[in-house]
Amino acid sequence: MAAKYWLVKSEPSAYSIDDLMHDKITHWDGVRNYQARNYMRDEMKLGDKVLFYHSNAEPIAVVGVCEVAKEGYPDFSAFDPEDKHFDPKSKIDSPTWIMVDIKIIEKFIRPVALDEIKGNSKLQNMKLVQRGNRLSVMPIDKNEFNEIMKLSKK
DNA sequence: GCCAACGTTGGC
DNA sequence: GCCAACGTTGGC
Repeated sequence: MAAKYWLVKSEPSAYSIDDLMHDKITHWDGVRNYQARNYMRDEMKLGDKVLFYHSNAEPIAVVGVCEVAKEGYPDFSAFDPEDKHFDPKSKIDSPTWIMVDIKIIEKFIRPVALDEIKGNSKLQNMKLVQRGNRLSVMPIDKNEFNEIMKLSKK
């Protein structure tokens, strides 16, 4: 099956592209939304490319690209009562929440700002710019992925 | 800090 | 199963 392309959001105050540059690889834990969970559980495959987006940030922008390094497996942060994302409904033998691992490919020299995406006619169909969208993990088209990569090299 | 959008929860 | 209340997201 052809590789898919994704975009994940993070508030840099929680986890930034620089954190990922430092860690090289991380588990994308703490996602507590069923649709995003389903993407990670069912559709994100090893080697899929993932754009890394900073929300609630300055600038609000796509700031780098990563790839899936491990396919969906139980999000252990749901099992830990001390964890901010603890969910007592999620059991070890039937986990509610799933995460993937992503590893850094590159941090963009030139971030691609949300304003720029909104102003680009090729990127109007991205879920990112659609009204009211709150998904933290979303699929994107290959063409959209390529366009953003191109903009990051300008 | 505000608030619109939207997902989840819980009473009925 | 409906829906009001509530919490969260995230741009502005």
